[in-house]
Amino acid sequence: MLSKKTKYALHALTYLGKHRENKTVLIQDIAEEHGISHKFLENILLELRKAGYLGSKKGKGGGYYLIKEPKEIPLSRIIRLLDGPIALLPCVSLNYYEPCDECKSEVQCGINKVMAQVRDETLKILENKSLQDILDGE
Amino acid sequence: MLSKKTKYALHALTYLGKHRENKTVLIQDIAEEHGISHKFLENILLELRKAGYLGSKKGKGGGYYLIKEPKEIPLSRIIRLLDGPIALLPCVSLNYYEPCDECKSEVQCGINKVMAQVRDETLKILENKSLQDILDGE
DNA sequence: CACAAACTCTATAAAATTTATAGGGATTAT
DNA sequence: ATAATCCCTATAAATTTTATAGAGTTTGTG
Repeated sequence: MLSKKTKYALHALTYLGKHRENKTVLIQDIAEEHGISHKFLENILLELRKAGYLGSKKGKGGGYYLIKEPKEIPLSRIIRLLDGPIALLPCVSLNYYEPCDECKSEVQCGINKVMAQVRDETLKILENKSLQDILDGE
Repeated sequence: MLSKKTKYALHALTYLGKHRENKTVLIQDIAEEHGISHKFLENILLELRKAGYLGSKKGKGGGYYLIKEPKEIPLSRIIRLLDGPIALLPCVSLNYYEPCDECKSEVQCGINKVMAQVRDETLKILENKSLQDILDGE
């Protein structure tokens, strides 16, 4: 399951995607719309900005706005950014690899092999769905 | 990512799958083979037995054994049993459904729709991989 | 029959992670 | 100058995961 952080990020991105004509959107507005804690959401938007998805403007009249095309924001990226690995095991993660303690040898581990396949197929799904697909469904 | 519980369950099932000729296998043996805590593994094997994957024999000479064909044990089932939902959001979970607090209406939520698709496609993957596939890779 | 080996079951503790809050700083429009 | 707004880091609270403990129960064996 996705963490609330990621779920909130998706809601925020969706909201921003729906308000691209406005110059900026307040954290407050997104938080209120979805009943999310302002401060918690603030941290999430900050991460999205640092990762290059959002732009922001400080001071009075400031706020956030989307700086990427919705179709250029695949679910895989958002999930990785906020939740970490997409792979089901650390030993098959492309971006967050770590060996598994209880495995003597990865090369002869059937679990490792199957999970690498699962990762590849899962990635295909998540790379092919973007914020645009979410917006299309609203 | 899978919890350690699920990961250990997969290791245990694999071990049991590789020792089907023996009548029973000791918890201890599996725990030692993978450096897992005996007591933690015990709880896991108990769950697997209650769910109908394993049989057990008490007393001296007892232990656990696989009572299903490895190809009849899809990853989806093991993951659901020990980790819970496969869906990325509670609002699209088939087996553990719960509404999302921050969603006003599921029918007009683009996230919900996309995640339902992701769930369907992910399920296809996990239902098609079984313990047999793991055993084949060992 | 006594005993030891093994699983059964439930409760609880420890650790880790996620979720949420807090508050002072920096910037900007008016 | 002031108020609105994002920036940043730290910490607290809640939840979940991981691990441990210990008293049952069953069974093979001498």
